[in-house]
Amino acid sequence: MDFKKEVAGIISSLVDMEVEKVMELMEVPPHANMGDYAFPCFQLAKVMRKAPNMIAAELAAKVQTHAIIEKAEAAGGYLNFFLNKNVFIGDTIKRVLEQGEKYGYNSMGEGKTITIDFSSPNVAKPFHIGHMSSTIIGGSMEKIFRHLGFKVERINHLGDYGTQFGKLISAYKRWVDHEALEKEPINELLRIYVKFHEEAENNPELENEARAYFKQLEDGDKEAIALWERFRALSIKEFEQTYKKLHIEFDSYAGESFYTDKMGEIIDMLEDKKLLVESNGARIVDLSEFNLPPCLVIKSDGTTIYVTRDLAAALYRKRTYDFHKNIYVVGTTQSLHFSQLFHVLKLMGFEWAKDCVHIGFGLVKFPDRKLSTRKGDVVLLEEVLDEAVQRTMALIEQKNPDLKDKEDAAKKVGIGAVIYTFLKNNRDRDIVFSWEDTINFDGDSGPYVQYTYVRGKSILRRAGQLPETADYSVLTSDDEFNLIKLLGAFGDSVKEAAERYEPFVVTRHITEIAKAYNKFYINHPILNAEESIKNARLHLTQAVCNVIKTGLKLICIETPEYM
RNA sequence: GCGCCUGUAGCUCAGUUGGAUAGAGCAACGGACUUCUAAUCCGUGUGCCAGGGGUUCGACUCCCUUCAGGCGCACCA
Repeated sequence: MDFKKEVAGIISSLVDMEVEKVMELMEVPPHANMGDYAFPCFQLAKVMRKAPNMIAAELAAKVQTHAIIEKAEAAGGYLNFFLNKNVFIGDTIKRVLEQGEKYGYNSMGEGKTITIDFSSPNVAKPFHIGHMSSTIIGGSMEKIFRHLGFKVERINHLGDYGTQFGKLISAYKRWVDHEALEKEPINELLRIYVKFHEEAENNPELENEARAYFKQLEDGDKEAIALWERFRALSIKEFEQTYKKLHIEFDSYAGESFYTDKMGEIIDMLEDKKLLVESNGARIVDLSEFNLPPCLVIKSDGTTIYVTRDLAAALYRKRTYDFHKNIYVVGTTQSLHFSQLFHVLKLMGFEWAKDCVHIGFGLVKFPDRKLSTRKGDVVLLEEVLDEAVQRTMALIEQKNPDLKDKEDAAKKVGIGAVIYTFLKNNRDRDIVFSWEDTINFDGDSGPYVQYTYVRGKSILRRAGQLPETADYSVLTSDDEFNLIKLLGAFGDSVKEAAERYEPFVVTRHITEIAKAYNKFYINHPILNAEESIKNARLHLTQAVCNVIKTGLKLICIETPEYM
């Protein structure tokens, strides 16, 4: 039963307002003692030309006793509803247990496909901490959409094309160490790439050589292509090791190179629509009507640019997947680029341009280190993950030295802690990465949530078989009711996360659940409680574990069984 | 110069179509383990919500403006 909807139905029958509209207005009061749902009467006041508190009072008097409502009372301009706790508790626990990992599902996405372009590292460049945001926000959004019934196409738009490959071929021929390339491909490719830039400062001829190699690559020279393919394959192999740790998968690795033969059509379309304008030797689309700088589509030397490829990619995705939404998870530094891209699509007459979405995020900053590839001074994601696991291992030795599979727990907890720090706040903010905060497992943290699950599971193991039935009417404490309310609202948070493209809504919600369970846990015995209470609390514990596990999965964090 | 983002407690941050006394975590201090994993729980307090105007019955929220920081502003991606 959807309690919110039921209450909305009651309100709707009393006032002249659609149930949907009532649902939108309804809130959860700031304090539990004010009720479980609140309906603000301020909007009605305008229509009815009556004071909000009068309306609330009149409505409160009209609300009749109802199976799911204990009472309704007016408080200022609010009409507050108190649910019949018994009915609500029983229904919610039952629903969670029945639906299992499907709990929180919503049919909003049925029959719709979302394409999501995320992670998208550059071939032959290290996968550094800056790539974490796109990878993990995209990975999480993908799982959230899927939970809501959408079909999702996960696209890794690799940076596998461009003049840097000319440089790389040049550098490869001059300085590569084949042994090192086998062992640590990206490391070696980075080394020679950095060396290229150092040498090029004193030897401008290198730049020309690189351009020549890139031309060969474009012209289909066999040797050049073979090298490029090797760089690409070696890179993907390394990336996949990292993705495996983060539980991220892709349906497509169609990167920039995939669209090189699909740009001609785009340019023809732009020509047909007379959108291309000559400017300083280059060809641009004028976007001044949108108050945007012009979008350069063809360079003065006649070659294409990334926007050209992105245009081709968007059209390809529409044709191939017929997306409901076409999402790009890329840093906010690229806001202008995407704004231009979407506006050009609009000018081209594609009505689906409105379905293209840029999900931006802030920069990852280190207090003292820089993140420039050219200087070779990067913080590798692998290093961060490994260090987190190591630090977690040390903590396990200290807290739970008898743990059986320490490595497994250390991996799940350590990596979970890193992911959590990336998904706990608003995307727009820059992340200042500090080990101190990431490895602090007290309070709001991945390990805090995981630990709650582990404690719950520990109890369930000790209890043995979960009793088939339980009488939930014995769950009468505030701690229990508050906890169950949070379980009941889980689906709303998943939906909100999807609508706002903000995984942190889920992160915060499951943290709230963990907090509420820990409070319940410390105040109420489970295994030692009287039989009927014990059974009901075991069911509740199982329900909490289910929801936490589902929630963590949605933010790409694994749940250990022991820690 | 123009555009976008950010500015809330000592620190890191929630606070979403304007609404109830502006909330969490960390840090600090004090308490709770013969009892289900103390990676837990309980208690103690601090805010000219960056400043100034405006709209409104009501503004952290909307508008204008100033300041501070970040990121962009065509032949890299």
